[in-house]
Amino acid sequence: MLLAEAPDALEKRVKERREGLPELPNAVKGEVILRFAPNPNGPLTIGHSRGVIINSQYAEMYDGKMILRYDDTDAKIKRPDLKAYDWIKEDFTWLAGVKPDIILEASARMPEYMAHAKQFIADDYMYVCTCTADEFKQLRIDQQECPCRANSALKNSDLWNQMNDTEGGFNEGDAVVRVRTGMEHKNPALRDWPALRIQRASHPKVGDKYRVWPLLDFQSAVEDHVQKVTHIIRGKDLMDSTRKQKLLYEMAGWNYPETLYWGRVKVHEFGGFSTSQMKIDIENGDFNGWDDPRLPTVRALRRRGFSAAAMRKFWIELSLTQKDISVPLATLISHNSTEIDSSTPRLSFIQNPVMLALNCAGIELPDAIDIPCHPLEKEMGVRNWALPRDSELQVYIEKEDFDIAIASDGKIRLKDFADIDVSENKGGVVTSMPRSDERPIIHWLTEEMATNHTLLRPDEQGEQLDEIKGLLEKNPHPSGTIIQLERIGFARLESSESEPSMTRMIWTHS
RNA sequence: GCUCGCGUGGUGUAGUCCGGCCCAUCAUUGCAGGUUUUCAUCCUGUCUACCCGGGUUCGAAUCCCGGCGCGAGCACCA
Repeated sequence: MLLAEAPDALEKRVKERREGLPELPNAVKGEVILRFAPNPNGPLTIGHSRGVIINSQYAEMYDGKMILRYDDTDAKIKRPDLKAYDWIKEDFTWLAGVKPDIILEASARMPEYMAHAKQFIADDYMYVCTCTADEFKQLRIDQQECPCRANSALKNSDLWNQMNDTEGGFNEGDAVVRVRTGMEHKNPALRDWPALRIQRASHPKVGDKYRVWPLLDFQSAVEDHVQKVTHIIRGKDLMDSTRKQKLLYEMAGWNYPETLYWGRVKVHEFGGFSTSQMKIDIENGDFNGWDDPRLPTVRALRRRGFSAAAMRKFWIELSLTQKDISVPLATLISHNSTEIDSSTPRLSFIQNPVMLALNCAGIELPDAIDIPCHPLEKEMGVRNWALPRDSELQVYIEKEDFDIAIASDGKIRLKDFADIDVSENKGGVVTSMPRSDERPIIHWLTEEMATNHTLLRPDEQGEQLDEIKGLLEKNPHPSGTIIQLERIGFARLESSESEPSMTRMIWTHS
């Protein structure tokens, strides 16, 4: 009886809510090899961060290996930026929390690709085509074979040598190598797709060493096989790439990796994340650099005080689906708040300061007050504010709060300190240290604790970068510390490298 | 034009393979309230969804057919 019911019980369990990422198909623990293959034409964007995080998360789940591969085989249209190689490695490591297991540069792997190309041509899997792009486009539409297709493997090997030879008579655009997949495929994208072409632009890494360069589908197909990649996770725009590459794998007798896809992602506040476009905008002076807080780059987010842990939670929650999605930044912000709230020390920041001269003759004030650095995390200690011995206390409050005070009979409470009554002439009197009524509570600063600071904050549309001047509480936190400004929101302390004394904050979020 | 993929609340997401435990999960957002000497954190409540139309079935988010919508590929870019 019990045995008969057991299968039922098992099926129920399957229906329970899945936690985290879905299982990888045919994954064997310890044998999974994944790769993340960006074009090094700029630092990583939020879009790339999905690739880094999902892949590295799977690598962790299955005790697998993670390859970071620079797909730098186009020195002309998507010209590699030498600095980007380091930026990407840095961004990757920050996001994943670990370094990639293997780092590869396609440009450094050229001998491998060229050897395979040569062999595939000799095996008659690929042929040299001298049609123009337009001619072939028409042939593809008409499902007609081009004349070059009839050439023998021997002839093609000869043409291949000519393509690679400076004196060979072939120039950029004169000849490409195609994979002999067949012109009868009903999917036009698969018909004798191009694998390698001539490109004369000098490559930032290897100079003029090569004339012929592989295209993504070929380079990636060969490299994934050589590296024994078991799972490829890529955008669904690359679905036909998978199909193209599978045809080549079939000819070569190789096993194609398991492939999973994700859809397009947009973040409401940013729209898309085109590296090329950002590069242009930066060069035009529209932005101050790749880490401009308005940009959707990983370094900008990091500079703004977003944590890698929040980014990871964000992408894992979005999971791996083929839907095109558009997410509000609020989702990431929410993850970030929960992630950083308990570890961010509180500080007082006064925008539009108004100085109040408070008479405290009627009250016995202590020499100093201790304010918790964090309302819940007591082990973070206290902030010690000395109070002057005079009968007059000078404090700063925000103009906005001053107006509120005036509007409510001048009765207001300085947080963690005392009730005060203020008057329109900016004078006032300390009436009680303990809270005596329900009057509003505001943040404030003693004159002694105030230092000039600016808060760099992108406007709502992310177009302007506002520089808000104000008074920040003196504090011992080093540059890079993420803090919470009482009643305002999170920010990250930053000192400029050229002027260490010049400190400012970058706005994180409220 | 050909080919491919996707359609669950405002936004994401679970469930879809193997139809009933689904008057549909979880999170986030919005709204309402509570705790709090921050407009933070935390807690409670609440609104809103299976693209449409047929079919199969005792029963469909789930299977079948047709439509519609959105996205992508058909580059000598990645």
